Amino acid sequence: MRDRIVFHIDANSAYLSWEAAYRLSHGDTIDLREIPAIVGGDPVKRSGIVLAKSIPAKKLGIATGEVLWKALQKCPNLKIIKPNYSLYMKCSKAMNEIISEYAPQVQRFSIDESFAEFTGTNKLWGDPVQLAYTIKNRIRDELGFTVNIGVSSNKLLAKMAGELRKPDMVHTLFPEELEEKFWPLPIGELYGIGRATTPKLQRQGIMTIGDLARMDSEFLQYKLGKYGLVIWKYANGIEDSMTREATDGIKGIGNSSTLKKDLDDRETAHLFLLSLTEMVSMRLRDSGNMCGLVSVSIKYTDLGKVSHQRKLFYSTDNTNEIFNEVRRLFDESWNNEAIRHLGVRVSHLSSSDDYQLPILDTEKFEKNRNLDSTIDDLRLRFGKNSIIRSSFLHTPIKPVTGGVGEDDYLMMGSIL
DNA sequence: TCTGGGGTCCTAGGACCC
DNA sequence: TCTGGGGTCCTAGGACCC
Repeated sequence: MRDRIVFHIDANSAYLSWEAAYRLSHGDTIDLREIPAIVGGDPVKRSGIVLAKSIPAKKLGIATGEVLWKALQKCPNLKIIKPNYSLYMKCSKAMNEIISEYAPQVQRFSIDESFAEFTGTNKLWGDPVQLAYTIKNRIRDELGFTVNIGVSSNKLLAKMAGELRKPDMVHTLFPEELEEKFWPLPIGELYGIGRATTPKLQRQGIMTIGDLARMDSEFLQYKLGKYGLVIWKYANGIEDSMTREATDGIKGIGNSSTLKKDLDDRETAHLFLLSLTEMVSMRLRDSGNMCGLVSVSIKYTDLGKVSHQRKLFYSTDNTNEIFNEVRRLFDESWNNEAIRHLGVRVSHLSSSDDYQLPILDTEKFEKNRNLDSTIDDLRLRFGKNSIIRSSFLHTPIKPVTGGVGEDDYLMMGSIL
């Protein structure tokens, strides 16, 4: 018997599989998974990248994150599907409902990945690997898409196990299997090691996860700080974070968007920031939080980035107050060059139950709060464009920007 | 026609206080 | 009189994840 049993469940090519399953169940005869197909953005809006690809598309050299026109060069008759996030949220929910029938504790890690804790369920469900097959097959047969399930004694190893071979597979990666299954993998495949760290480690002669595992941990800590010790532990399969319910722990809320056209006048920038702020503050209120910090980010045409943030004197969830800060932050940081992308983000969240009236201007603040909640209600019931600020009339800027595609934004919280 | 959008965590340096 | 050292808070930016 093992101390701990954790599963990592990961939908294979999630967006594409979900589109395929949905379309087949609605009378389509072509399975998107069997032709060169991708789910991707809109090149006209300059947000055209590959979000998910079929295996035939992968075989033609198409990669996730690649710009659409490049993917089209590799495959001119590539089938391109626009993302439909509300469908994906439903699929994600259905997948997690099946998992929750078995697991006492489920942690949603992203829209298409979850951890499930099975520690102490041996009497109830028997052999964990058999159970993993049961769950995997039920998702496939009942929902029409496949998942990989990784089984191990902590979250890191369960996740790495799930990555081993895809699709539609169950893998274990227990500590006694590290040498055989884990250590031969290239260093860049380790969770936590990305584009910047891979070449750094390679220059030290660390090419595989095993090379990293065998390094002196103090040397790594000296070279890379705290992070050096973390990745050394990962390489040795050491990780002890708990599987926690995802309800708590949101740290910040932000929306950002690339503009259809580069922009160089302050007024339009302000308007765009207002439309982002509308979405961010609506999501903030929906989450039941107030924010104590506001930040603005600017990406210029040459892709140079700046960000500017400021702590507030008191927390707020009011659109106008947040926007006043956003506008100030923008004005302080903009260098008058052409802007490609703008972002608004709030953090230092605290529960709005603890809301306290400011000492001054009590009446004005109460009025603002009531106005916000009325607008939120209308937008939730009738769509986000049902009520808009007059400043957006006769402008090309959409009154509410951020979140998911052109559809009315569906609150994550009310769907997941 | 270069390179989306949503997050989290860590670090470094400056300000400020004692 | 020429300036130590620790602690904390704040901001900017980088790295990573999906």
